[in-house]
Amino acid sequence: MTAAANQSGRRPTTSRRLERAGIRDVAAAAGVSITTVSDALNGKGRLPDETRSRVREVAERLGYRPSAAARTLRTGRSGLIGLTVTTYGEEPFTFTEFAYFAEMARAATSAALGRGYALVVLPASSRHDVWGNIALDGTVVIDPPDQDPLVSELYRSGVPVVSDGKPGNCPVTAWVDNDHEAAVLGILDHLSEAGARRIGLLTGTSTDTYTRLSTEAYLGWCAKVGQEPVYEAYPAHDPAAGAVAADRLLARPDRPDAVYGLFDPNGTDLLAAARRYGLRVPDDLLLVCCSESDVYAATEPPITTLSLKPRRIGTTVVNLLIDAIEGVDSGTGVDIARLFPPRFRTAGTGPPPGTLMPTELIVRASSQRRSPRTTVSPPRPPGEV
Amino acid sequence: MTAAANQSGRRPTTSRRLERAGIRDVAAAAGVSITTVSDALNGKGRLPDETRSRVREVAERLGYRPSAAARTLRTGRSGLIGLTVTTYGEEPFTFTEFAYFAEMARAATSAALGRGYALVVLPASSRHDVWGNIALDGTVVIDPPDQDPLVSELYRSGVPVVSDGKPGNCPVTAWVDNDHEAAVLGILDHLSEAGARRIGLLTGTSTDTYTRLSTEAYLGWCAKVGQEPVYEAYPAHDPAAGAVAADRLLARPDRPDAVYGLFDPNGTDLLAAARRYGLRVPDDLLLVCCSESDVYAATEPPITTLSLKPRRIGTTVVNLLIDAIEGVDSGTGVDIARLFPPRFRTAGTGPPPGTLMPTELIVRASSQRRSPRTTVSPPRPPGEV
DNA sequence: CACTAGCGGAGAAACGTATCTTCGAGTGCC
DNA sequence: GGCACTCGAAGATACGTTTCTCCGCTAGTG
Repeated sequence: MTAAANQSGRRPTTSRRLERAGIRDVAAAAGVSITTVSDALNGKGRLPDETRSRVREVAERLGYRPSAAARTLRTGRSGLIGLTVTTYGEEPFTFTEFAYFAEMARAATSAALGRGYALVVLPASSRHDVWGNIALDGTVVIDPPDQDPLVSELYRSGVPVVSDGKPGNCPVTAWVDNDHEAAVLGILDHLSEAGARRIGLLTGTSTDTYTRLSTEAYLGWCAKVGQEPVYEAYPAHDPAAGAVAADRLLARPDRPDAVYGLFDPNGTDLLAAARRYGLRVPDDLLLVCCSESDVYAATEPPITTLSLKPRRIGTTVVNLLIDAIEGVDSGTGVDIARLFPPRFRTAGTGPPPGTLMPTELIVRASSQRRSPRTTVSPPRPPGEV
Repeated sequence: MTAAANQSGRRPTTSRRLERAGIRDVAAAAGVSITTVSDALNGKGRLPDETRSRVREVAERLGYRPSAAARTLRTGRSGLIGLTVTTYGEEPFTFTEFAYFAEMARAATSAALGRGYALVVLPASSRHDVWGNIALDGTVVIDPPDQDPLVSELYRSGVPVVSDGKPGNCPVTAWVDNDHEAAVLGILDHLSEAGARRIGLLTGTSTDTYTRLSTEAYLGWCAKVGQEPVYEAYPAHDPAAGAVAADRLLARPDRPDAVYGLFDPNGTDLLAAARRYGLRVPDDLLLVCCSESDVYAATEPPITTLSLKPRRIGTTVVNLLIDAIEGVDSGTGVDIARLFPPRFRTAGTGPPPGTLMPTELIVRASSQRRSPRTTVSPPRPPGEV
């Protein structure tokens, strides 16, 4: 192969670098043009199979790997999806703090990979140093607070955004959430039927959708049935505060005879607090908490939990986002969709489309007065996927 | 501003697209050249502060965001680090399966973000569809199996690779691991001192470093002290198999009077199995397991755990990787380092540099015969960061 | 035989940035 | 007054693809 075989000849032959083979090298080695190589590898042009396979073979032999950066620059697609993860305080993230986020992120990653996308974990804080340096095709936002500036900016800059959790006051492409109101009402009814007279709530102080909707549903229910609300709120991200709040709740003069805890560790904390006060569960105190952890199947007694089905949510969020990404033909033309980001082609300025996913109440001994108390913990349920 | 102000004039004025402002638009609006804009924003050239601030102001006004793809193509750096996550079977990932991985990934993410990098979650399976489409500056590999083809290919293609877990037989830039042998020996000694006569092991069937080194250390210890090995192995990724294996171990005729379980759920499973066989812990059976979960502080009795300190590991792995990335000047020149990937500039072909991190044994009631048995679970330890 | 269709493929223009090189204008110095 | 030197900034090129446009050729068709 002579130096003249170097297609387009722009590269100076003097300092011919010994780096990774580019598409030009493949073209030269196969004796075809760059166009043909690109078409052959991407299955795009009209080429006889013989040329296709020959080019592919040469590319394989040279160990050719197309440059993702160049492809992204040219096509405008990176195959990357941002996963925004709430960051409490300084460094640490929710991400894996609660089983819900962990499962959700796992399902989202899996769904994205299945469709050829990869997830980039990014902090919800507006550190533009990192955000600005990454070409994202879209973003999944977990439970954005009201008026999230990050979401607003992303949306404004044309990046599709799908949120887990109904967004408070910021525009998104779409959102997915559980029907938190129905879930809470279902639990309260369940506890009432089990004989609860005064149901307490362990809730959080933050303004995310989950906490807000759940608390409002509880207060509404109290107003409806004429019960005085009995609740304690604490910063959910503080692992120590939960135990204190559980203790406070059971120490109140108007002590509830049933409690629903909104957060994962509440079951353990409430159980411990009940022991300290000599309360038997479920005889003196009915217990339910929202959790994805299966440790509550093995506690003494096993605790009834509400599962938000995070896997379903994560999968749905990602699929919705990728649908939006691939629906936008961000290629040629005037592309009005860039100025008025896609709302699934819904005309007008209606609210973004939302999807409500069902929850599941896993009833165990802690919320049943006349349950057959199983001293031996039941066999581990088959790991549902 | 006239159409002629369009610098370089390559863009056809007829279909002047209304898309995001590029560096050219900023240059035109500020009345300077592209070079000046680039230098002003990146703080690179020699410019008076007045020009700098003016350009920055114009860029801000136009909402200019540099294209990450173009920057990556030009500089060769994407700011992206791959996080390889083992995938058992089909879709699901370890990722968050065990608390160890979750904590490790969280710390790694945080450390990367702190240095201006973001993590991309990628499967360990060789699905090139995804891997090839992403420009990575480096990769973190969690516990690669022997002869991992993925690691080999990454390394060969010049991407720095740092592994969590000493790599069996594939070249990496660097690796970080716990001193598993010392940890296991420490536990066995600890159990011996507590009065154990026959110590059993609950181990895994996979070939990862952790399982292998730990099992070998156990067998070596048995040979040294003259105890017949008593162990059961099971596929660690199968949540149901652990309980069965725990049961098998305690059902053996040569039942051990102390057990160390290598995996997170083993403590719960062993405790349940012990109950089924009427064995009291720690009186009839001493128990230790490797876990990062603090649920073992609240079990009945609390269980002694070995912590691998995943946060430290994750932070170290990422810092090592970024050091390697930024140490390589993959810019101009012949760049021999591309052909012989960096080993921290260590001459010759010695083994890649490894770092051993200490573990921590958290001693609780389950491994102490004469412990003051605390019926009431102790207060939750302050969440160590 | 002339004309059209379709096939196989080449050329070159982007994509948007960073950076190397060059270049003019001012300034102090001998 | 010429010369070297620095400052400030512009020009041009390269990064490695994808893709739009176009061209030659062959075979079928009237």
